[in-house]
Amino acid sequence: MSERPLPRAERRRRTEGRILDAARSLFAEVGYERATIRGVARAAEVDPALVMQYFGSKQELFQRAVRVTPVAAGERDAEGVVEELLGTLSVKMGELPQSSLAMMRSMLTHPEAAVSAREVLGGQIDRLAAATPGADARLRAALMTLVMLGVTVGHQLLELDELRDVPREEIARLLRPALRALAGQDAGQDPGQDPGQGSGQDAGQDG
Amino acid sequence: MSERPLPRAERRRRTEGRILDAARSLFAEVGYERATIRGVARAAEVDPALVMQYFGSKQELFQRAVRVTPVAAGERDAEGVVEELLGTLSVKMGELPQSSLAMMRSMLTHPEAAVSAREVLGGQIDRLAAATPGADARLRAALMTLVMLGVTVGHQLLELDELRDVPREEIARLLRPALRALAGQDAGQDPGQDPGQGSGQDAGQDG
DNA sequence: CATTCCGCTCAACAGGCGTTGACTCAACGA
DNA sequence: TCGTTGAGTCAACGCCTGTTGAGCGGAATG
Repeated sequence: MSERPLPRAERRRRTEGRILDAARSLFAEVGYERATIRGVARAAEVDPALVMQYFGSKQELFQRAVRVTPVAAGERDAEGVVEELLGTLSVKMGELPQSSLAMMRSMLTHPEAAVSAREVLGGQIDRLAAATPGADARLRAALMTLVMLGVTVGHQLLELDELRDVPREEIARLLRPALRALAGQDAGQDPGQDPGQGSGQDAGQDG
Repeated sequence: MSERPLPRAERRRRTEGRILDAARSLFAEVGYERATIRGVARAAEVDPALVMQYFGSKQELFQRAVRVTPVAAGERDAEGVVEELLGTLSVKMGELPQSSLAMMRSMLTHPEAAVSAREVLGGQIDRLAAATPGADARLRAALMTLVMLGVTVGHQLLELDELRDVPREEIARLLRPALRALAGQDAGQDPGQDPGQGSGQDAGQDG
């Protein structure tokens, strides 16, 4: 029955982790302003002063909590880009990491979160634009990103009834043509011609 | 140059209007939590206590400030619906009313704003669904609404560089095929080929 | 005129916030 | 075994917040 006490370093690591987890949850649930140091400390079963001691300030705690490792992947053609986006959706619909939810929840009201959001979205737009053909690739990539943002906000944060209990494959199925319309180089031209999803572009591969 | 003093009723009306305008601006700029009664009062050049006296509480001030008159219009076919949405975009891109921006800015962090947002979006989804053909009209209408929400958030609130200085007609032009893909009854089907797992339960969606 | 009404201000309250410095005590290194 | 280190607590500070009640002064009313 003898419980050997944890080594100090390990104990510290665990406590810090607990605080970070609690912070992520709280930030994701109520956003930056409504989440309090005391609330995080209570959830982590720790004294508020310890949170300060470890992270310095609420602002730094937030930055540590929402820090996200950028995805390195990169599809080469428009088709792959759309599927990658929809795949992101699948992940998003299930259990989008708390850190991302925390950032999204706060991005409209907390300036620092807005900066983070612009960086993350900008990065995604970069990757999308690189794989999107056409002259206005960057604008189209931004719109695709915002489409996903809107759906995620509506589903995960606003929790609209219309999306509750809808399987992600269904959402992906409905979104796919819309995203293709934004990704394809014929976007903005009137329909009546089938782009053909088989092998994609034969020319026009500018970066 | 004799300045006749304003009648009491008129004076009251103007002051109340000034407070409401200031509240709308501040809520739209920084959201519910960061906007303070004192801040609103300062912007309206009025004592904070007067704001309380006129509106009772910060919460009621917010509700009065974001109260929006629902649009009565209603297009009958999918084409018209898309154009109506894009028209909304044109308005949005220019000078979306401060009240709407205030609601959007706060909807992710302020519970009451979230309720308002769900009501407004739900209303729009209703109107869209009524004019959208197909079984899953309501879901598709929700996605169309969220597409617009995402674009508006990215442009008006996040102020992404990629959308800055882009004329609204350009955005509408790029968005049109995407929205049509969501509105059309053939949405979600693969042109020329059937993936096989597509149409599972497309009957009996409630309305 | 006198009196009531009311738009408006002033000063203050209570409570919650982020943050701090002094403190306790168990794990550590010599 | 000792002093040192550092994880964790405690009580408090100053500030800002929403909110309140008393009060001032000019318009309304007779």
